Amino acid sequence: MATDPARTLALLWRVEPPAGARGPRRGLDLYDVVARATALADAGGPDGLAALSVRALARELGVAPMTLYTYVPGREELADLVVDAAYAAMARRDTAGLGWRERLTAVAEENRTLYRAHPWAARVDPGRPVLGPGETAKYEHELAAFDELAETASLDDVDRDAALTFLLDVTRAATLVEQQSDDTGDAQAWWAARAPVLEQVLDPGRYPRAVRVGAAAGAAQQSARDPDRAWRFGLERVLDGLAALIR
Amino acid sequence: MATDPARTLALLWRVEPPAGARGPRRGLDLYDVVARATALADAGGPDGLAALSVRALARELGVAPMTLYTYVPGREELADLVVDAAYAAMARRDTAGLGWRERLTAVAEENRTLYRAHPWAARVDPGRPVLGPGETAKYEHELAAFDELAETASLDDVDRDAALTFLLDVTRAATLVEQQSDDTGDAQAWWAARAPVLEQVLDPGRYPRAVRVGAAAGAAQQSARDPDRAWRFGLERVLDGLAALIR
DNA sequence: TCTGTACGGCGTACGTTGTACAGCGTACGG
DNA sequence: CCGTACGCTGTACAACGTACGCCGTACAGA
Repeated sequence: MATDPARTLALLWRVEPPAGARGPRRGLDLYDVVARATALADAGGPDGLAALSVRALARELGVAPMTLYTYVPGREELADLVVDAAYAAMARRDTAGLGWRERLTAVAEENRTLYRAHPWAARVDPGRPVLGPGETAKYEHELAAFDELAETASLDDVDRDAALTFLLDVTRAATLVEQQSDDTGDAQAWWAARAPVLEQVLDPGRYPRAVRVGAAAGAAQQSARDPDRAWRFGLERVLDGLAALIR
Repeated sequence: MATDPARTLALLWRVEPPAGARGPRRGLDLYDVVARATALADAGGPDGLAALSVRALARELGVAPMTLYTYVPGREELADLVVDAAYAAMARRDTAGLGWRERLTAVAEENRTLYRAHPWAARVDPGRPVLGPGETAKYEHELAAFDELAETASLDDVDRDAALTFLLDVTRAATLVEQQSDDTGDAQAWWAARAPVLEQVLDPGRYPRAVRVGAAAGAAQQSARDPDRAWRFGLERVLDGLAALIR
């Protein structure tokens, strides 16, 4: 406990300690550890990162659980490394020359690609920045998409950050909703199990909009026809909202 | 494990079983249990609900841990009850007669009030609906705020739901960022602990935007002058984005 | 009034988690 | 050649959720 933040940062940025390597050589590579941890998290679905355990990772790597503590201060820092590695590995399109709408759309879609590759990434706490090289490179790249817009709309730096956060928040939220349906498996069965009680209790006179809209939204979500309509809706709204800044 | 969803729903809606009350009378009231659980979660800060344990709640209530399992199927269902109770307890402004911008703003602010009263509420998994009376009443009330806009902008039911989700997502995301600074306590100290490594590693030549914008956003966030600028930015963008639907 | 039984309460126990600590062996600096 | 720093790990502890089975209560039916 009481882990030194500087130690975690040094780990993220792979800043080696003075290296008076005295004892036996290390048997594992930190990159391998993180890669295996990522694979384990991926196998665990949307909650894979939360479910990632030190013991399971150690088993996977063929070492004793406590061995991992010579590579990483603790479970939380391990998770940070996994997250930052995923950010670092993101493909970043070169959208130079395109209009700002296309650039922002590309940023949003890069994030959706990330969430498809690593479903747990949509569940990482957005309030706790990792400040690693991956997150920094991601941030830098994504801010660049705002360059043109920020000038014509005269967004200052604080608003640039807010606008990016805005775009990413909507993207993550849309992903979370989609994951629910994947995750639920058979949506039909999910509703069927709840229908008897809901019918008894959801009075359409008392909750007219909730019943009507909820049914429509539920049906749309489980129809294969239009799986990401809510996502496109959100993205268009975001772009329109930002466009309104340009007069 | 393998808890019956119907049982959970019945619990949420307080649908009593046939009531052939045979054994001794119950010593606790489910409302009390939920109220105490809420208090415990509130005391635990933003992660209070995740940190709420059956054992701690039992201690608080003066019963053995296993006793709680006669009231509630398990920890997860307890959390659902706490969440739904919080939704049920929200104050809902009557905004009849106001314009849609005011109505949507009121909805957003009601949610921010919720998050201030119960910081853990912002961490509730948005992908897993609770379907209790509190959530339903909240949903009904919030959909009503879209009535006027949905007609003039001709939003169908699916888009109504998407628009509400959109508004709430941005609200929650803004809250999460704010909680970080509260939670961090002394932001000055937080950065000070990380500055030495970051200075060594954050090359402004390599990450020009990230360094500049990150510094600006960080400074703005910790300045008391403008604590929720990002929030107002997001809200305005949401409203503008929806306004663009009206031609 | 007596008795069978359904049910509330809970003591014990198991499997899981993160990780503190102390010991062991290795390989390099002096 | 030896001291020492360091990689590795076995054991242990404190939490967690909860399955199981016992105990005692209080009502239903006789």
